[in-house]
Amino acid sequence: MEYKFNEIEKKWQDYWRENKVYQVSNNSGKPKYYVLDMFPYPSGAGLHVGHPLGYIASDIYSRYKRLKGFNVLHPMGFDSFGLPAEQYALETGQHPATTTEKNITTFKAQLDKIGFCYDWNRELRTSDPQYYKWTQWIFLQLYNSYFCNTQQKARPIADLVKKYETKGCKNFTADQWNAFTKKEQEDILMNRRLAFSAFGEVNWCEALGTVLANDEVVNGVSERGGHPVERRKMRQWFLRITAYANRLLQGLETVDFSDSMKEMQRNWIGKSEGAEIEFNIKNSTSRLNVYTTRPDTIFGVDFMVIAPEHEIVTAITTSEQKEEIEKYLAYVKSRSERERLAEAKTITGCFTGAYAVNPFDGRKIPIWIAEYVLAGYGTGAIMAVPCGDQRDFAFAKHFNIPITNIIGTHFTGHEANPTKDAVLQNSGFLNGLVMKDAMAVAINKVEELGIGKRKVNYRMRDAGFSRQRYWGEPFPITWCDGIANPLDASELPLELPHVDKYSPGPNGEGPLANLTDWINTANGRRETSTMPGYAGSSWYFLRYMDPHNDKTFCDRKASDYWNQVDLYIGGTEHAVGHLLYSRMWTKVLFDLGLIGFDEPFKKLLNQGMIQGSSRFIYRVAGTNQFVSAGLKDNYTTQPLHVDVNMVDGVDLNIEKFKQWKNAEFADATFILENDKYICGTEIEKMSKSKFNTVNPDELCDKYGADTFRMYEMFLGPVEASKPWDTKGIEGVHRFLRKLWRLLFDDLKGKIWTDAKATDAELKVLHRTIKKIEEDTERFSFNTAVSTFMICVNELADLKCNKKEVIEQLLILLAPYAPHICEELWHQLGNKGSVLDADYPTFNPALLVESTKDYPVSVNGKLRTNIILPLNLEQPQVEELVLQNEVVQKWLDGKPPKKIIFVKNKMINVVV
RNA sequence: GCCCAUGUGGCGGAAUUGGUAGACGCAGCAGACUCAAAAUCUGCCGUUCGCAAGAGCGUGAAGGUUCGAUUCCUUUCGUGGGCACCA
Repeated sequence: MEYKFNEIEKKWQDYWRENKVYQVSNNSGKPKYYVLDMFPYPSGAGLHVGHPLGYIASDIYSRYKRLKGFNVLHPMGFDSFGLPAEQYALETGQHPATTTEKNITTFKAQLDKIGFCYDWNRELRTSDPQYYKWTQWIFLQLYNSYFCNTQQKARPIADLVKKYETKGCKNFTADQWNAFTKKEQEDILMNRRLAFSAFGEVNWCEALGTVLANDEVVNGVSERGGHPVERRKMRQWFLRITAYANRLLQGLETVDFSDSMKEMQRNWIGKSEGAEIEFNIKNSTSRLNVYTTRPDTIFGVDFMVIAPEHEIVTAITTSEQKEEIEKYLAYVKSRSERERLAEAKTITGCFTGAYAVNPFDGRKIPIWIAEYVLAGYGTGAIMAVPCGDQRDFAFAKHFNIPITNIIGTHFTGHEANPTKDAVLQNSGFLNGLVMKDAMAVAINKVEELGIGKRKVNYRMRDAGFSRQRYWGEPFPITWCDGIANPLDASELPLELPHVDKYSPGPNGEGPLANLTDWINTANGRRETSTMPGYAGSSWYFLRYMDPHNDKTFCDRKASDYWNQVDLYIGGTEHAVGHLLYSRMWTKVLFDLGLIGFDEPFKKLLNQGMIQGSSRFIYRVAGTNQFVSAGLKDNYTTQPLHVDVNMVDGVDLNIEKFKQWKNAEFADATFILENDKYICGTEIEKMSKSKFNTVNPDELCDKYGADTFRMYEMFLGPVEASKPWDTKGIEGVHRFLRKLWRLLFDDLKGKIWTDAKATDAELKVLHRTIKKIEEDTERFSFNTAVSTFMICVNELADLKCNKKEVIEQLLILLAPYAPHICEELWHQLGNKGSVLDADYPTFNPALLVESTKDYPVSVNGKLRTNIILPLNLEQPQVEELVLQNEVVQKWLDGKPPKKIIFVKNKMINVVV
């Protein structure tokens, strides 16, 4: 009986589906465990071998946990709103809903082929109205909440209104509040809502009539068409994530993410401590407020730099400088934020003609504007200290601004020195203090004089939450006289209306603005922008817990039961965006009492990227002739990507190549080396356009899903990035066939027996149990696969065909290769899924050894091995070692200085 | 520029706490079985010297700590990724 993997895999996938083997209940006496993958965006290109890496890891772990007696939630869904579908619609006229549906069908079929244990009954799609109804609902919760600074948590905005009505606040009394117009009141509340509307800068492209993402802007022009792009203020929705900055920071202490992942989030949040200091401006009533982390350097300030967008600019610019400044402002407007921050080499700036006054020594400080200072960070103004900050130093040198030295010999005049350990000079009342200590002294003085205060600052900005696009969640908001009106929860979902064309609406609005019937309602004009991609993904892990509930987003009972995601697997590309947003949403829902935990993901495992190994051929310039890689240097050539699937290693299959792309290269000729065409190679991102993608379906057809799963794991540690190479897959396939042959012979059929296992066989088994359990627990799936190979090799060497042993092995292997294990499990006469078997228990007694083959080194160099009983103590060991012939040879008659003996490890003789 | 990760045979990788470097697999070589092939099995497989026994070298490089370093420390180079005039 042969190992017919295709039949077996189909059979068990059907069985699992029909018997609902992976359906999970919210009621169970077992402890729960929640394993989640970052759900995919269903792109038109389908799945390539890079996608399933994390899915296989999570699937193995889910099955393992189930075998270990847990009620495991392991769902899958689709992040199905997004730009590519809309872009595709723009090009082909096909509705995003149609193409998305089609793509999801393909994805699901591909996923099912690999044999994942998803509970598809809980599948969700962010673009499904039954799902985004609750995305909109949560948005309304955010809209109707504010961040209470006293309690450091979200509270209903109604609480704030009540306070204003009865007590007022430091800016107005209750009477004043009650006298405000509705619009005035709403404007004040908008400044506190967690989801709020305000003006924000966007990349505006006049020619395309639309807003562009940062990466759609290249060198100041649009990527599509090369049209000019400028910064423009537009009304946008935002999430007040900055209010949660500190809690997001503190929450990192309570979760199990890698240190580098936490570090990335900390850097993004960018907490800094310093001071805000106000400077008077000469001949002006305006004052300039700067934020600095180094108040100790206040006597070293030689100039100020403010953001070109700073509101004070026009007020302080002198008439002589007006023209210059306007020219510079026009230049800055043409620069995307990314460009403004990216080019460190070219220094630009412009003097306003105005001077600030140093409050301590009265010195005149010129005020400049420069693109590297952003309006959105701090106060949008900095005090520049060239002797201590390299960027300020470069700026001063470039514009010939004299530099004051406040750190004596620590400053060379050739570069800035950002030390905090220097003793201050030329620094008035701070003279003689070490900079570190001077900070507090300076801040205290500033506060005493009432010209500034201690300030904690965050680099993170509030998150832009609207997009001028079609394929996203509509906002449940209408506008009337400049006042936003939320829809009532009973009116949800506000369904995304059908459109016939996907081009932008007037005045930079999204496509929805074209639907006059839809936007005009009795309660005002509908919001025409839609929510960004991360809206639906910020809370999806909750919906899986209670996916069909039409009363609430997730019943509190369900979220109390499943609680946090125990293991979350996904790529590092979501390190800051998605993870921070979902952490924030979780905290808000927790604050409002809607769920019982405030961190969504207990443990995060980052899978590495599988890169593609591209193949190149070299066209001789201007011909249809291609030269083999080894000879290409003799010609002028252009490299051309060829499909990796037509290449065996680096050896091009010329016949296949000639038929490629509708026989585009049918007439090509070749310059070969040793009768072969050798391709060039390069490791790149796996992508369709580079022809280096490998389709998992084909590998599953050719070798089976079990082989494919194990090979992906065998490639290396899950967390590591590595290039894909199909070559080694044969080895894993051979392993599974070898396992099969322990029970079945191709000719004789069944060869397994009920005979009792020998000690040697049990030893092999229990060594494997121990190692597999350890490796699976620490997500070391690659070494687990090796362990299985070793085990089967050893059992084959022992000619062990015993049910007693192999049955246990099948349970261990089931998470990794579920189909073959299920088949063999039943062949051995068991009923029910192998996943419901009892996980083998490791028996240490079987592995106890009485002797050890010790490596013996002389002076740290390994010279021989000696087998010694394990119960020997140092003196006996020394005696036996010194008797050894090889050791005596290396001692060469000299007495040993010392003998190091580590029990059960090694022996080292020092001469 | 800053931060993080990483560097081990022809290749993917292993060595979990400082204790036999190269497990396991791929590729390669030699052989068995076969009319032949596939499949399977056996042996070899870091490098240099040597018939061999054995010896020298060897985890990017150079130092250091240690009886002992792929593992810890310092310096340095390469690669990958992330962030970026963030005050």
